[in-house]
Amino acid sequence: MAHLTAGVEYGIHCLLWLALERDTSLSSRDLADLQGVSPSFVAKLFPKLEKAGIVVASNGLRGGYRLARSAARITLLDVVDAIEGPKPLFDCQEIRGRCAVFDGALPRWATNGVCAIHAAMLRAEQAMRESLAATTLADIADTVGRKAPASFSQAVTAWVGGRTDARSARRGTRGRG
Amino acid sequence: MAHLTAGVEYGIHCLLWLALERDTSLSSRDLADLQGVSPSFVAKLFPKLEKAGIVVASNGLRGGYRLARSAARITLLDVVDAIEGPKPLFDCQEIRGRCAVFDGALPRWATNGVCAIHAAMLRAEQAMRESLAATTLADIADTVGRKAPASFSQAVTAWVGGRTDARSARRGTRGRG
DNA sequence: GAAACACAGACTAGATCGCTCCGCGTTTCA
DNA sequence: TGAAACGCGGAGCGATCTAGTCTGTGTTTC
Repeated sequence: MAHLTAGVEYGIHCLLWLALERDTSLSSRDLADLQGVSPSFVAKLFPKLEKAGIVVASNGLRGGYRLARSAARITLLDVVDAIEGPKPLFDCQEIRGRCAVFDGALPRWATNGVCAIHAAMLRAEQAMRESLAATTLADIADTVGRKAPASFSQAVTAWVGGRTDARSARRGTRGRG
Repeated sequence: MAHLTAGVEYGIHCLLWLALERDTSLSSRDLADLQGVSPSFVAKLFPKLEKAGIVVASNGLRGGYRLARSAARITLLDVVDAIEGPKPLFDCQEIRGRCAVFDGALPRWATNGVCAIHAAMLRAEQAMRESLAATTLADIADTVGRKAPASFSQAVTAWVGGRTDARSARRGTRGRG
């Protein structure tokens, strides 16, 4: 299992759709169906993004989520931290303090400061975090935008609109039937 | 669970002892007991380090492991790769290809090249790997060496020697008894 | 008042991790 | 010569985590 989980992947994909449709609130179910992933799983993701201040939620019928700020000001690190929570790359078990040579009388120098191995792992983690912080949702949206034809954005808007219409139609049918 | 597992931590700690005692073959049991960790678990680590060419093994009584090359030429990345194997930071599920708007007719542009999210994650992983590759076992040994008193190295050698003696004594006792 | 939302919590199947145990072949040495 | 200490491989086991489901509560719209 990878360190950066499927939740992060789904979250970023969803946020890209929100960046594309900034004028509309999209429900977690719409976002899931649009991408062919589990609606109930996506529904568990968004409260985390909301608590992190990445999206804002609106309740009730026609409710859903919007980006809380521009995509250029949301980094991948923001999303990873929101969904994964504090999840260190390396979990130091302070093995240096268990050395049998010390035989119970642990000298101060042995546990003074950060374990050198731990320190190296923290540097590696920091390098990873800085790389994630250097990429924003807007960067990724631009990359995708350069590949997609102009008609794609319209097709997405139409799909979202079609969903709302379909729901209204169902309501109307049942109301009349 | 952290991405870099306990196996990596144990492995690096063990290799540091091998770097300190380059003239002696140390068994996996000695290394484990010296550090107060599970002998059977450490024993599962070393065949991986041996296959990766980091240590050389010698069989039979008085056998054990030595570093295959100088500690200055063994990086943390070498050890991580040896023990973890290929373990990506992020596992791309190609969600971009599932978009409901495509409705089965997946356009070529949609899956052309590497997924932009995946690419960003690969950059982050690469940053982490470069950081790990920049630290050698000798770097860490130096850090520890500056903290430890001169007597420590001798104490370790004595501990290792004491182990061998104790085994001989046991053999002698049982042979005579 | 029903439907579609958000949100929280309990729950489950499956994978992985840390670790143990066993058996086999090799080497040493009394 | 045979027992003990090695390395090595595979089976297995409990704990934890992930991905995903389900149920229930409260809110808003129509």
